[in-house]
Amino acid sequence: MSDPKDILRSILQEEIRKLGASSEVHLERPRNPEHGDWSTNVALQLAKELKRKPRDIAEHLKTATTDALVESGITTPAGVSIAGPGFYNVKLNPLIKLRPILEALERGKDYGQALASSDEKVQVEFVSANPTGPLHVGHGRQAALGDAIAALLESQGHNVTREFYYNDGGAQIDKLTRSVQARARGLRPGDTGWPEEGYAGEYIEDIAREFKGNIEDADAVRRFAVQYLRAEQDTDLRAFGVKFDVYYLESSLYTEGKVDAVVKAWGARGKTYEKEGALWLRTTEYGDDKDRVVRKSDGSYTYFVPDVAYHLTKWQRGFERVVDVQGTDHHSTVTRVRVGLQALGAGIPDGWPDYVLHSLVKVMRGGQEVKVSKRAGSYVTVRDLIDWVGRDAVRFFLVSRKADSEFVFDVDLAREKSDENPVYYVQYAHARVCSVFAQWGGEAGALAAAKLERLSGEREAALARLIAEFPETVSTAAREAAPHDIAFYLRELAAQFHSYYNAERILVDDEELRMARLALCAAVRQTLANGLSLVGVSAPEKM
RNA sequence: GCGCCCGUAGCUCAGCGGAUUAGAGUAUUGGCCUCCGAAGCCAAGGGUCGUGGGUUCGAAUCCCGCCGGGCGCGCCA
Repeated sequence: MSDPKDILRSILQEEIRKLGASSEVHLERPRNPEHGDWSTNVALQLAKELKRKPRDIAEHLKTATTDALVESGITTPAGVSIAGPGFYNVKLNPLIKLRPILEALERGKDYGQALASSDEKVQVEFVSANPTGPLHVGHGRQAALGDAIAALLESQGHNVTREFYYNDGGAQIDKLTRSVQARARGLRPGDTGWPEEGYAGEYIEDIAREFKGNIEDADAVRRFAVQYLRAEQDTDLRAFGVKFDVYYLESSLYTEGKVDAVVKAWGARGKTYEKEGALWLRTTEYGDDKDRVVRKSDGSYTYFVPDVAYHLTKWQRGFERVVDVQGTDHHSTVTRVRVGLQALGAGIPDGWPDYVLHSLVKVMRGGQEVKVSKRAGSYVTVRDLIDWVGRDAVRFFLVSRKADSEFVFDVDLAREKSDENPVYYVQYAHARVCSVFAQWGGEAGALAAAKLERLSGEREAALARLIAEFPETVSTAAREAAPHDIAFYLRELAAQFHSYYNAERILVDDEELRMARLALCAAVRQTLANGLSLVGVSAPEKM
């Protein structure tokens, strides 16, 4: 254990245990630097538990822990102080605070990654668009979120699978097929004979034109259309820099008998019953509002049966943690899937899998909401966004908000190649460091020997502090499946660097100081690059 | 009607397992390039944290009501 925060926490926790109390030590960064580097309100919490004055408890903690803290080398006797109603504040030794700079340099690309690797198999399922049209902005948000969440989980040493599930049969595909056939016969949306709720986008015409077989052969048209749209979605995903490990076909669940098996398993456990010609599942036993139909009176299954069958395969494939990324418009399926799995009695934990639900995206341009895309007809596509603002901006913007908040994508702002654009702001910081190194022209390896104690400025301390926080920021973001933490962190690190850069010269004549500052800059560059990589954005050396 | 989510500066949003003076960006205003990239920096103004109660020594943060917005409540997927 070398992280001063961990040392501090364990020493405090030990003392609290001796007091016979159980409060958890929660350390935080005080906003006000006068309150030191770490602060805890644990004395105020203990006040309730021990029925003593918080200030007295804090004083006791101070006298009881100072020796051990000084012994560990992280602070001095004067570094521990009590303030306000009973806050326990600690000021760390300056050198301790600079250590993360070397750590970032030593670990390089791995800085921010967990030290211990776990073999836990986890899966992130996202996008999962049906092959009935181009990907829309909502899919874009899922792609950006899902890929970043997967990267975050990988950073914690997990064995991550990125999976895309899609329905290659069923009613929607029939509708697609009929739309293509109608187009091929010269019909247009709205004409008499155009299929009800047919797909109206321009891409339908492309498919109809490209199809060379017998248009009356619905099977052939369907296969062609699905293959065509799958290829198109893949092209967009590639342009977006997202790769999947597994594409799972809904149809395979039927052909492999997995859907029937689920229904049979429910039946064997007495969880189903016949009513009004349909088969029902007793989901109310697991807290659902009402029982759900699993087999319609026409003999076909409702959509949620294959959903459950699909999730059962995830469990059987050994994924201990599964994160499904979906739009909030699907949130009713969350309960159904979980309940359906519970009803199988397969030993799946309650509340499995995890869901990240995101609100939909509103695209603004020129002060107006953009609703239509030429190609798709009724919605803005991922391709539109990439064409308008570039891949990096799309990805950064789409992960820069909490998933469950509505998102207004300002195309004009994202197009802006200036200080107004947060993507460029972060990338610019990276390019700036690179530029300094290009001018310096020395050997990066020499930086490991830099005399960091020469970094005595407040801005340097602030940068070192941010660099030190990176690993914890990553692990928290991974645990919470919250990539926006990374976007905010990057913004802050870039801001601190720009501020430093404007205030101090890096390439000074004093060689010791120069090397120390370069070491700091190299750590900043590495951290920026690692963070950008987690959210799928490039870290250019020049721009 | 019921369920879930959201309501923080003009605008877009962080913070929400309670705590020492509510934060960014943008917009507005005023400064900074004979000097490592001004795609940058520094500074100022701007908020009764939707609203009314409650719990607490202490609430943007926890609980309840109300108002406003989103989504969902199919033998559609």
